[in-house]
Amino acid sequence: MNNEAAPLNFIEHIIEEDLTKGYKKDQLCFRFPPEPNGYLHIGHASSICLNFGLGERYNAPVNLRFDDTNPAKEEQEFVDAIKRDISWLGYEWATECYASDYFQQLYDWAVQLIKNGKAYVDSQTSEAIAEQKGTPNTPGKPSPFRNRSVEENLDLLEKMKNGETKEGEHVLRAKVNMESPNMLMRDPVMYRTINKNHHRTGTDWKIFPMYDWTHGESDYIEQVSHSFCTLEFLPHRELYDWFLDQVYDSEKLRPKQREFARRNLSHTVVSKRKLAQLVSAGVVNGWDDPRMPTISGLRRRGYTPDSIKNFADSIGVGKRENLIDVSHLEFNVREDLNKIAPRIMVVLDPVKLIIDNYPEGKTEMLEAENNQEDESAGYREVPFTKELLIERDDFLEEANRKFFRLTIGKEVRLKNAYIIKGESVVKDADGNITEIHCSYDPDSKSGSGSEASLRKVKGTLHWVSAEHALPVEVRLYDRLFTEASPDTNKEKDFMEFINPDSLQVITGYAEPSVKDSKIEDKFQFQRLGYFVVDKDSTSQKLIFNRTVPLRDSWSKLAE
RNA sequence: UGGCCCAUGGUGUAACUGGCAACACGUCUGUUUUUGGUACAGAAGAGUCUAGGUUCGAGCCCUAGUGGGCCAACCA
Repeated sequence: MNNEAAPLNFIEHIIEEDLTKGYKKDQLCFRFPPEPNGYLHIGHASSICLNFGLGERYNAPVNLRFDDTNPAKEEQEFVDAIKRDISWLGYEWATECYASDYFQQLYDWAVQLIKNGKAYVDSQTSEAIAEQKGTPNTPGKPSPFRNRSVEENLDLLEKMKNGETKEGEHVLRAKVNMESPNMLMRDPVMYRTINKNHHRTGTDWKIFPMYDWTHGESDYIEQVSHSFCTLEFLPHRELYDWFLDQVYDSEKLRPKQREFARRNLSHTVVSKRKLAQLVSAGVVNGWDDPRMPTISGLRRRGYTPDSIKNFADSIGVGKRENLIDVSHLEFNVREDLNKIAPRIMVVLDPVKLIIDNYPEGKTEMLEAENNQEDESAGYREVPFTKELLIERDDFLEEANRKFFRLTIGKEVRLKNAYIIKGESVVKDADGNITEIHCSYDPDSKSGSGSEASLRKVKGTLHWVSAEHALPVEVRLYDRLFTEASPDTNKEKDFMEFINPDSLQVITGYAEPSVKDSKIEDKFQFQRLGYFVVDKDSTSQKLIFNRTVPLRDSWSKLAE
């Protein structure tokens, strides 16, 4: 009925196995837990698709939980952006949660830990604590404060909480094992004092819980069954379980953490910290710059939610290091846009084409199909006149037989219009072509059904009437980095690999039908690529971002 | 000098409890086409890091080696 034999990924195998070992299907619960300290990127999109995809597959709730335990880095702006991005992708979270909602519960549990002799206040400097922690190769040493009395610990924690102590003066540490081979188990810090305004709790709390103390307990509070995170948290699992042991009530569901490899995309960086660096250094114009691999950047670039979700599904999840080529992402946008984007004609690098035997002053309105992949897309009209604009590289005075475009003496089709034959060129003093003259076959009108119109010619060009052309700004984007993996070079910083030509702004000449386009409208500029109307557009000037060029087997031949 | 994780065509993933390695992207050929796009048909490309072991039989299990990654923030 439901099992389509679609291969399961290892995460799904884990769930299926748990289902056969006692977990009930209605106990399944997942979560996506971003820290609101930056915008979501394509890597998060994979995680979102994984977690929300599981929610859909198992009909289980998926919570959106903001891991907001560090007021020094987090802001409401990011909370809003994250919610916007997830919604745009088309997912609905079951409950909007905040780790900060659990501060009191966490505090109460911390008190309990102290009473059980499982936590203590350390009053050393962070340097001293780091020193005693040892290294991966050498065991740590116990803090001199490790055996403070329960009363003193309770009293100090209370003072920390009330803001009666200074930042950095004391921390609360779990009493685990200073000799553990796992550094995270060497009495990890649970609370530190931060005198900053928190975006939700304001100044109510002076102490803030650390990630490890917060995450698993939050999962437990929400009764999340499976807590999926990236591989770098694998060593945290032991601590996750240890903390859970301290508060776990066997009547309740016990969450489990499992890890998958983060997805790396070629020619970009997938790290909030590095993306923030690109923003603050002014390399890009904000988190939603169309060159950014952020969800909002991809959106502005013209990607669709489906294209991103299909991408995430198709690359799957694994546990090994990976570098996914951007061509994979690009395939997914093209596939989606091909089905839905109306086609229009826009000339990006114009040269004038004059039809010598076409009547002066005449304007014909020709019918053009909006999308041959979608009959319901209908038709539009485009004006045709004696003077047109075509792409410079669609003409060559003389060319070999592999060149399917306009040359002197050869015929080509003008898309949706007539068959023309190259006659002559006019050049300026420097030898640049300023005008191409041609003749047209009046009987060859597209769609007329005449014998002449059915004639096969070697190529078809897009064009626009010079008189009617609408000048538009076109932003041609290219990959942000010249290296496939800019941030894994041992010698050089990733900032050294920034592609200086990642953005080229030009003026294009569009057919007049686009005039009333709205922001985020997507088009295929025929024979060129997919473009989207940018939010910087005004009623005076349309601005298009190039999402991705069409696949181009000619450029390889031409090389 | 430690602990843990990982290792399948160029890239990313599959291969249920061991039974002659599959899918997608990319690449290359053709066909169709008023987009050198799309669609369709087809091809090449790995014998599963290495060496042992268990087994009638191993990509799947075991051991060792090699290679890569992670771990010493009062970040998440």
